[in-house]
Amino acid sequence: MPLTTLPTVRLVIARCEVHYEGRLTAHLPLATRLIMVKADGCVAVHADGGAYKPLNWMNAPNRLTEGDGEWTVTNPKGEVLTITLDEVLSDSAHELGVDPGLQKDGVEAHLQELLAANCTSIAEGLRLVRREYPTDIGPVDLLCKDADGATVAIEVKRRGEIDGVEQLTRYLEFLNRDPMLRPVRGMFVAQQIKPQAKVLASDREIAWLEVDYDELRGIESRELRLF
Amino acid sequence: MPLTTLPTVRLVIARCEVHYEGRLTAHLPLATRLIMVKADGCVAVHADGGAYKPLNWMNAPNRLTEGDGEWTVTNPKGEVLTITLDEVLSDSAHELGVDPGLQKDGVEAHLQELLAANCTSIAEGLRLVRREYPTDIGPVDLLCKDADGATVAIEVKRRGEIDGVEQLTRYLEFLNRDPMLRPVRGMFVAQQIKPQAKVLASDREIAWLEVDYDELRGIESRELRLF
DNA sequence: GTGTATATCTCGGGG
DNA sequence: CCCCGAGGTATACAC
Repeated sequence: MPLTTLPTVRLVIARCEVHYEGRLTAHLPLATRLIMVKADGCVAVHADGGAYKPLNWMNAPNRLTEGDGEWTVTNPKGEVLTITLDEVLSDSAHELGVDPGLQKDGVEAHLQELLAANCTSIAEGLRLVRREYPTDIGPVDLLCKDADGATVAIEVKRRGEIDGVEQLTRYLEFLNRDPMLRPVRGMFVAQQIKPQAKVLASDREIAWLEVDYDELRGIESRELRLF
Repeated sequence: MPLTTLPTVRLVIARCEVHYEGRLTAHLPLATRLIMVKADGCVAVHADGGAYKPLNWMNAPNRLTEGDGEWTVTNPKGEVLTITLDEVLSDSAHELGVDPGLQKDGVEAHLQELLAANCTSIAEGLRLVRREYPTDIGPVDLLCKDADGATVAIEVKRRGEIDGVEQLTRYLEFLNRDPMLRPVRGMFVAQQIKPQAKVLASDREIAWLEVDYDELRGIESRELRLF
């Protein structure tokens, strides 16, 4: 993009038909919709409802060709989005400038940090060996030793679901092949754990624990105040 | 919504700050962005890039309060989205009408239908017992009997990944607790299967098979022509 | 690039 | 309403 072109979003209101051919086939009959084209080239076709997800779209990188009443958007994977314009009701472009970006707090990484720094809030006498302990099939969130010196592998989730139990089970399978660590038991720690995940965890003799993020932050700040 | 109000999308271009407090905490510093408000009340704040996903949003159902240079969107769960408007550059509304909806073809459900109707394309002599056979931890896509009368549980995926093998493994674990069915073996059927998923399946003595969707449709239409 | 895990996932179906 | 599974998931990150 030449330097003279500022990041711009284009908004088109039009009666249109839309067709997507790619990972699946999808078609939108003729109706009035909003078409949004962003500076990175991505195209999204919105209706007046249905949350933020467009009805149809094509992400960058792609190539947009504007023909006679028909837009064709193709990407390197061979997917094609075709927009047939019946009537354009509005067509405007707006400069937005560069966005400074989103700041987040409260995602899984933060929960993991807090728990790593406060292992004893999980179980008395527990101490951290390593965060993101590597195995052949991926890193274990927290590897710890309990009060008796036995190894404990901990999977941390914001919301504990069945997938997380499977993940921890795979890690345990691999960790227990290591004679230096064996026997390793598992713990599933999350802010909320779904009933089925609790059942599956218990069935596999994996302990589970629901923790409070705000409470953990409270412990953290209280401990910091002591120094 | 009164009948006099047609489905309308409102588009605002504004220099704004955005704050979200809910499932996590997120903040957007002052910059020019697009704010989209749909007829169902959902609000989305877009930058000029980052695919179709907004930087910040609040889905319906919610309540939008417009104050003096500040919008507050709250939902029943207690989440709050605050948009502080520094300068409004554009503010327009467009009637879109009711959308006739998206038509899809080629998703997992279709593949499952085709395979259910053509079990022998999976293995000779295989016949369907039931689609969506229920277990305590969820439904098995296809339950079949093979040529020898033995039970086969089949998991169908568009794209076969490691998760699908885990899912089938769970089902097999539960199905094999049923004396009426035991022994049950598994088959993993997909349009494409990732190498790692093949390895894991083989390791667990689960057979896998890659099938061609278009070819299956061909068989289907050829058989229909016979009647 | 592939593989793996996360997400304010979103969205739809069933109990 | 919650629970669960699928998604054109998208996205970030490690190897």
